[in-house]
Amino acid sequence: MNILVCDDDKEILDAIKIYLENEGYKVFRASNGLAALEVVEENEIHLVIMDIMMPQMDGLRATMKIREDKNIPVIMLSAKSEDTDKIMGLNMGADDYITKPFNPLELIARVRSQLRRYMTLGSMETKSNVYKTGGLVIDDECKVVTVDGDEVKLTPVQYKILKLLTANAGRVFSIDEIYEKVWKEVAFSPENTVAVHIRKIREGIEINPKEPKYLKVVWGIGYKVEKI
Amino acid sequence: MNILVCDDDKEILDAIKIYLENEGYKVFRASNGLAALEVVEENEIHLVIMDIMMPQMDGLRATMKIREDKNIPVIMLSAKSEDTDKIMGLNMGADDYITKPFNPLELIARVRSQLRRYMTLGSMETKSNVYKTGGLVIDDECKVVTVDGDEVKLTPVQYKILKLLTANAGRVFSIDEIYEKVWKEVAFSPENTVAVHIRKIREGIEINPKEPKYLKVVWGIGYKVEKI
DNA sequence: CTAATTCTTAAGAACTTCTTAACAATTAAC
DNA sequence: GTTAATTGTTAAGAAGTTCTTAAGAATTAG
Repeated sequence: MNILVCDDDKEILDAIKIYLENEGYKVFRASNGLAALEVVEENEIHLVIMDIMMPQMDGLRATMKIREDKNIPVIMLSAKSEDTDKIMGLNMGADDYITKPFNPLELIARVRSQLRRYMTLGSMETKSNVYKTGGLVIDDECKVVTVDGDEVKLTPVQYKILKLLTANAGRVFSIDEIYEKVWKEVAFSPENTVAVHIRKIREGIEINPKEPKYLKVVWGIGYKVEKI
Repeated sequence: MNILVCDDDKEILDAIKIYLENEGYKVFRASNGLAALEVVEENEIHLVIMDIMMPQMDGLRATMKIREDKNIPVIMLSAKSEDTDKIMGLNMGADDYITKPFNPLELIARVRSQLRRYMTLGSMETKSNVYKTGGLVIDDECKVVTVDGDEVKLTPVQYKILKLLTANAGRVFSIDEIYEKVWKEVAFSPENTVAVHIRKIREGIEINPKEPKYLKVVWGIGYKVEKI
């Protein structure tokens, strides 16, 4: 499996190369978007890891260019300071993204996950990012949530929380875990933020928020979306 | 969970040790990078907290060395004066970093977060987190207990006790042992707390709590869950 | 058989976690 | 720059859990 890593910081490039090679991947390097396009053109690349901020051609444009004629999974890299929402919005064609400083284990896991997905898809198919449990359906491509066919309007944060829980229906997430996954930073003071969003989500998706059918509390542990 | 703390300042070392031990972690210490490598080599370390500026071998090199053959999360420590951006860039392999002076709560939160990430990434496709004995099944991911297929509602403490006993079905645990493992602190005065919880658990999982099928007493020694 | 020990059980006080609403701060849209 | 929408904070009350106490039952040892 050949992976192209594209970043203008040589140290990061080297670090990622080491991690990936440890896992048995062959690693190609490029230090800007233009160089990346060349490498993709001339080699059989199976996955690209791409920084956003780079000289000459940034990662977003490069990703779009690559996507014009190849169907290769792309994982975006970005500093935490850059607004992740914006990245997600802009992120035309990226399959996943990771914020710096990143956890090498997470990088490996996401690489594996993307490769696995593309293998089974046999390429070219459109991926169906739809999560379902009972009458609750989340279409992640359209960013639309429906309950028994009726569309529910959720705000971005609400949407992310519900998607996390629904994509992993049955699994319980602690409040800290939810906070980390959605806000991408560590929570260390007891705040009520997540609880309030949970309440708002229930208002949207539950017929009777006091007796939730989908979004349930697991006392003393956290919240989960029931697997139905 | 074993944590290695590596810093040349003995006061910081001691302080961190105390915080971590309060949370139930076992703490190893090292005062420079070389010593750290030895400790990692000779013990099963699950996470490393590493200062950057140290004599003999600095934290960055030590982190890279550790990462060459082990997949252990590393949290970097650094004085605020050192440019954090540079650290982020350099941060070859560190999973997270904290600046001195640090907030103990933040330290704990980040440690927990890394261990959690590491666990879920590591177990992504390997262990299943399900414990079974006879008709008793504990799904630790969903925090759900079932007996012959029927869900049983348990409180967090009850759940933790039952999980401890079921994960080690057949083994007998003394009341003090159960107390220490679940509450993560030592028990001195003979209290009745555990016994009361045992009773409640039996009420939940046993058809007839007076003649328990799973959660049995071993007279004069403690309790166990029968291995079936 | 009796006493000592250990285990079981119940009830309620003390405590923690969750829900909810109202308001403040921030961000996006016009 | 004003307005609207979203997000975050606070605080009070509701709901649920844990711990303590105490009394009774079962088991062991002398």
